Amino acid sequence: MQTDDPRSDRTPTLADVARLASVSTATVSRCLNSPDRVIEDTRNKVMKAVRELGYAPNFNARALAAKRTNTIGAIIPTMENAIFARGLQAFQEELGRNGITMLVASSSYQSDLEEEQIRTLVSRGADGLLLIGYRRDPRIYEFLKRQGVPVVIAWGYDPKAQVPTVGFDNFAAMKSLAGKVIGMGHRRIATITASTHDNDRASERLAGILAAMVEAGIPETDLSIVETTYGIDEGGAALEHLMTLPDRPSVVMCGNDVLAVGVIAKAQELGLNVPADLSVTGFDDIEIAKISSPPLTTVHVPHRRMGKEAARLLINLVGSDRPNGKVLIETSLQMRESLTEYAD
Amino acid sequence: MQTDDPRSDRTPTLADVARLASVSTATVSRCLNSPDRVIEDTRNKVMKAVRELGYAPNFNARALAAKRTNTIGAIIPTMENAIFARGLQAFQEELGRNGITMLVASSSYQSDLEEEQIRTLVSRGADGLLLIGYRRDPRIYEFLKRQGVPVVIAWGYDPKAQVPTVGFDNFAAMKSLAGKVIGMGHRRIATITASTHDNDRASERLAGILAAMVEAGIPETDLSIVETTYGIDEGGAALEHLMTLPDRPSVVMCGNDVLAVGVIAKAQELGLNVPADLSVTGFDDIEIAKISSPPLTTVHVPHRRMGKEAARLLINLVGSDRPNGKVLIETSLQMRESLTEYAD
DNA sequence: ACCTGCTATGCAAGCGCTTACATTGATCGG
DNA sequence: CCGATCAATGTAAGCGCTTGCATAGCAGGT
Repeated sequence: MQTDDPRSDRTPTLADVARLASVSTATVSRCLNSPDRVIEDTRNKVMKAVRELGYAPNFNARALAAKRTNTIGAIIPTMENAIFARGLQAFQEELGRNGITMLVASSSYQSDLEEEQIRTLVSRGADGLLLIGYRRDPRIYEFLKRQGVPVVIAWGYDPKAQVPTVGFDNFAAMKSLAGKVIGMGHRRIATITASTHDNDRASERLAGILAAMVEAGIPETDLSIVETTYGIDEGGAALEHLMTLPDRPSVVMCGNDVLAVGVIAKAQELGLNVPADLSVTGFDDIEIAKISSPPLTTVHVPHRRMGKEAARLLINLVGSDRPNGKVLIETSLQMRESLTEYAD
Repeated sequence: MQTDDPRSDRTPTLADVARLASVSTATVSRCLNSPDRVIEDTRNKVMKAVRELGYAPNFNARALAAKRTNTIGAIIPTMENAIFARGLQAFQEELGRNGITMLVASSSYQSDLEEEQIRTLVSRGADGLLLIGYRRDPRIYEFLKRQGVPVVIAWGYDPKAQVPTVGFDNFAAMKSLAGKVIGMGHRRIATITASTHDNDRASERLAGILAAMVEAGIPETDLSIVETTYGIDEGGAALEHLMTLPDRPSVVMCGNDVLAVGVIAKAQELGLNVPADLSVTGFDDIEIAKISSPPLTTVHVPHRRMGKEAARLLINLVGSDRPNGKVLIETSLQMRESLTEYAD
C-alpha cells in the first residue's frame, strides 16, 4: 500500500513543495532562483512549504537541468604543507564573494593523478578550473577546451603559454636571490629541490640559480643538486647527504621554505651554526619562515593577492569566451638572518 | 540547419557513444559500470567509441539516476594550518583505496558557515560526512538523519554522544599534560586557547588543565586564560598580553602547536629564554613541534591513524544502517625541551 | 523437435530539476 | 467597452544517465 504523504521518509522534492503550496513546480523553482519573478504572496506560500518540509534542492538535478553549477575546481599538488593554503584561501574567499563554491582536490605531485582529478572535476560539472603550474600533457588542455571548461594557471608564469595565467616568474625570483647569495661571497652552493621532472616551478627555480652562477662566472657544475620530495624531514635528510660530500657547501638554497626549515633544524642537530657555518635560503615566505630560528631569508610571494587575482580572472572567463588573460605577480627578496656573508 | 554529426562541439553523451558503437545506451552504461555483464566483443566496440569521442560521463546525471555518488564530504575548521592536514590526508587515502572521492570544505571555525557547508555537501549528494567535534545544533543531526546521510565525528570524543565517532579524549590528554607541568613545580600557569564557545576540543582541553590544577590543590582562579584564534601571530600577541599581567606565568600551555610556536618566537623576541624563563607546551604534535627551537613539549595525536579509522567507519556506515560505532584513539605525551622544571 | 534456462542486449521509465513557451487575467489607452 | 500589453503562473519537454523488465538467441536435456 503506497502513500502519497509528503511526510514519508523520502527526502522532499520540488514537486512535494509545489503540491503543498498549491502551485506548479516552475513557480517553486522561480522562487528559489529568481524570487523577483514571483509575486510576494505566492513566494511566502512557497517559502512556508519549503520550511515545513525541510526541503533542500538536489544539486545534481539542478546542475543537469541548468548546465552550470556555480562551482569551480582547484587542483593543488598537496594540502600537507602550507605552501598553497594561503593562496587557496584567498581564492576561495573571492569566489565566495561571487556566490561560487570551490572544490579542491590534491594530486600529490603526480601528473597522472592530476589528470584523473581534472576529469573528475569536469565531469562533476565544474564551471572552471584552477591548476598549479603550466607544464602538463597538451592533450589535457585540448580536453578542457573541447569540454569548454576555462582554466587558470597559478604559481607559475610562462609568457609563451597560451593559457590564462596568474603567477610569478620563478626563474627570475630565484635568480635574483642566487645573485644576492653570490654577491655575499658564497661559491660552494648547494640546492635542494623538488623533482624537476614535471614541476615547472622547481625546474625554473633551479635554472635561476644556474643562470646567476653563470653570470658570475661560476661553472654550472659547481652546483650540488639534491632532488627530494617537499617535506621537513626530507629537507633534513637531503642536508645529511650534502654533508657527506667532499666539498661541503657554504650555503644551501632550498626550493621552498618547508625544505629550508628542515635543513636548519637538521643543521643544528648536526652541531652546525646557522648562518655562521651554513647559510640557508627558502622560497615562498610562508609563516614558518618568520618564526624559524634563525629567521629564514626567502623569496616573498604575495600568495593572497595571487589567489584573489586568479579567482577574478576565472570568474571573468566563465561564460565569456574571451580567449586569454595574464597577470604577473611580483615577488620580492625577504632578507633575514639565515643568510649571511661568506666568511672563509 | 542542424547536424547530427557527433563530432559537433557539443560534449559527447552516452547516446553519442551508443550510436557510434551501434548499441543501446543501456549497453554502454553497463560497459562503464559493470563490464563483466557485457560480452567482450561488444565491450571493445564500445570502448573504442568512447575513446574516439573522448567521452566522459556526466557525474550529475549519473548521481541523479543512480542515487549515490561514491563521494563523501569532509568539513574541517581550517585549511590554513597543518592541524587537520595529516589526518585528512590519511582519510582521503583510505577512501581512495575504496574508490571513493573526498570533497573538502572549510568552515573557518564558524558554525553557521559549517551548517551551510553541510547542506551544500548533502545536496551535492555526499554519501556520508566527516565532521570535526561533536558540539553543534541538534537540528543538524536531525537534518542529516532525515536525509539518511551517515556522519562520523573526529578529533573529539564524547562517550555520551549518539553519533559514530573516531577521536581522542581532549580532556584527559590535556589533564595529563597539565599534571606533568604541575609536577615539575609550575604554579603560575597561563593558557592560550581557541574560543571555547562552540569548540568542544578547546573547551575540553581547558577543562583538563583546570581539573589537574584542582587535583593538585591549586585554585582554578590562578589560571590566566587568553582566548584567541588559531595562528602563529595570534599566539605571539596573546603572549604579549600575558606578559603585561602583574603575576607573570612560568609556563604557557597552548591549545595547539601553532599557537605554541608563535609563543616561543615572540618570547625570544621579547628577550625571554625558553624554557629557562618561560616554559611552553602545545597540542597535536604536528611537524613544526619537532623543528621548533627549542623543540616543543606537546600531546602527540596519531592523526593518520585517526583519519584512516574514520574513513573505515564511514565506509561501513554508508549503505548499512548500523546505528553506531565508536573508536577511541590514544594520545601520548611528547616531552621535549620547551618544558622544564620550574626554578624559582 | 521442443521446452527450459541461460545470458547478452534493448526498451523505456524515470531521477529532480530548469526553462521556453503557452495561458490567463488584469490594466489601460482610445 | 474592446483589443493590446504585460505580469504571474502553468505546462511539459528535456538535461544525461541507470536499471527493472522484456526480448531474443542459443545450448543442452529429453
